[in-house]
Amino acid sequence: MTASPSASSDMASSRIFETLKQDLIRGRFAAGEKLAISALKDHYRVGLSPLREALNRLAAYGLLEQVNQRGFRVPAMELEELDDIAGLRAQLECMALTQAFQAGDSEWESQVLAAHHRLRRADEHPEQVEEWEQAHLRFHRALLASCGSHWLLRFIEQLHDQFDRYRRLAPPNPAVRKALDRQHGELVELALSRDIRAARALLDDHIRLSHSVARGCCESPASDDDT
Amino acid sequence: MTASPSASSDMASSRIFETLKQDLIRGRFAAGEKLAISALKDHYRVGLSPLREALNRLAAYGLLEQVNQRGFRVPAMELEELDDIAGLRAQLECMALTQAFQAGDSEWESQVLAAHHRLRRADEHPEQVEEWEQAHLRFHRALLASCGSHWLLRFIEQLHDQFDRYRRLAPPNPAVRKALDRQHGELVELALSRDIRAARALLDDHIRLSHSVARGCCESPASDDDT
DNA sequence: TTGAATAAAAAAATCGATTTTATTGAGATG
DNA sequence: CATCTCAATAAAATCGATTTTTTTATTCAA
Repeated sequence: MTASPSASSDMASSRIFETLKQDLIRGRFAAGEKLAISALKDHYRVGLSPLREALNRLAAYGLLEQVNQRGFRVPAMELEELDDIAGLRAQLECMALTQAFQAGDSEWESQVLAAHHRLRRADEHPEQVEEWEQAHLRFHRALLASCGSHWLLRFIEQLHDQFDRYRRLAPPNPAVRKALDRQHGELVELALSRDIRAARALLDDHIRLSHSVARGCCESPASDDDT
Repeated sequence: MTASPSASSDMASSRIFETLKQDLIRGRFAAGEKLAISALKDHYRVGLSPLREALNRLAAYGLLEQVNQRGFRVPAMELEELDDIAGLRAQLECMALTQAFQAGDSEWESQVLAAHHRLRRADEHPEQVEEWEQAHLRFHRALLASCGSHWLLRFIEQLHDQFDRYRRLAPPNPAVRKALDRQHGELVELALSRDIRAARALLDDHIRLSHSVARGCCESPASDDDT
C-alpha cells in the first residue's frame, strides 16, 4: 500500500466505514436488501460498536437507510432517482468547473495533467477495474479541485458516489469507455486553454453519456414485473 | 398522530441526534470546542452507544468533526466558510426555485401560503424564538418543495443548517427582521404569479442580506487577537 | 532551565452481555 | 376459512465493563 496513507492507523469504525462504502458503491448488496447486522459482523470480522457507528455514518451520507427499530437497508434504485442524481451532478460539476477554471493556477494544471496521466496508465490494464475506478475518481476530483468551494466539492463527491452505484451496474463496454476517455483528454486540453464554455458543454456531455449507459442498465430489472 | 409523527417512538440514538443537532445549530457549543463524551452522556441522560451513534451521524452530516482517536469537536467558524456556504446556498436555492416555479401545482401554492401564514403568526410573538425559527425553516422548505429534486433539497437543507449556525450568532435585529419578512411576502406573490426572474433576484437578495448580517457578527470574534 | 523519558490519569474506542422491540407461527375463535 | 391472540424466536438497540490510546504529570539527565 503506497497510495493510501492512513489505512492502518484509522480506528476500526473508520475502516469498516470505508470498506462498507466501497462495497455498497460496487453493488455487492442488492438494492432494497435488509442488512443483517450480525451477519455483517461475522463477514467483516468487526465488533458490534464500530459496525453500528459505520452504519450510522453511511445512513447520514445517503448510502443506507435506517428504519426506526428495524435496522438498516440498502436504498432502492429507481430510474427517477438516477435522473435526479445525474442531472444535479451535471449542474453542480459545471458550476464547479467554471470556478475551477477561473481560480486554477499552474499547480492545479499540474495536478490535472498528473491525474490524467495516471488515468491513461490505468487504462492499459482493463483487468484491474478498481485501479481504473480510483484513477477516474481522482481525475474528476483534480479537475474541480481549484473551484474554491469546500461545500460544493463535498456535494459533488457525494453525488459521484451515488451515481457510481448506478453506473457500476452496467457491464463494461469498450466502445463507451473509449469515448469517455477521449473526453477526458479533451477536458485536459480545455482546462489548459481555460475554455470555459467548451469545457462546460463537454463535461455535460460526458455525464450525459455515462447517464444514458447507466440508464439502459437500470431500466431492465425494473421492467421485469411491470411489462 | 397528525402533527408530530415519530417523536416518542424514535429510538434513543435518533432523539439525541435531533437534540444535539439543534443545540449545535443554536450555538450552544463554542466553535472549535472539543466535546467531552462522558459529560454529554451525563448532560443529556443517554447511554454511550446511542450517543456515539448520534455523534457519528452528525459528523457525517458536517455539524461535527471527528479526529482520529481524539473524539469529536465542533467545527471552527470562519468568515471564508460562511461566504462559501452563503454563496452556494444562493446558487442552489435559486436553481431549486426555478424548478419549483416550473413544476409547482396548486397544492404547492397552498402549502406556500399556509407556511407563510404560520410565519406571520410566529412573527407576532418575538419572544418565542424557536417557534419563529421553525416556521421560517418550513416556509423556505415549502417554497422549494416542488422542485422535483430530492438530492437538491437535501443539500439545500444541509446548507441551511450550516448557515443558521452562523446566522444565529448575530443578536436579533428588528429592522433586519422586518426587511426579511417583507421579502417573504414578496416571494409568495412572485410564486403565485410564477415570476421566475424576479423571484430569483429576490431570493438572492434575501440570502445576501442574511449573509451580510451574519458576516458582521462573525468578523468580530476573529479579529480579537488579530488586530 | 530545558528536554526527553516514563509513569499516572483521563478519555476514547471497543467488546460482551442484557434489554427491548419486531417477527414468526401455533392454536383459539368467530 | 379467515383472523386474532399470544407465546416463542430472532433481531435491533442499549448498557456496563474492558481495552486501547492520548494527555497530563513527574522524574531525571544534560
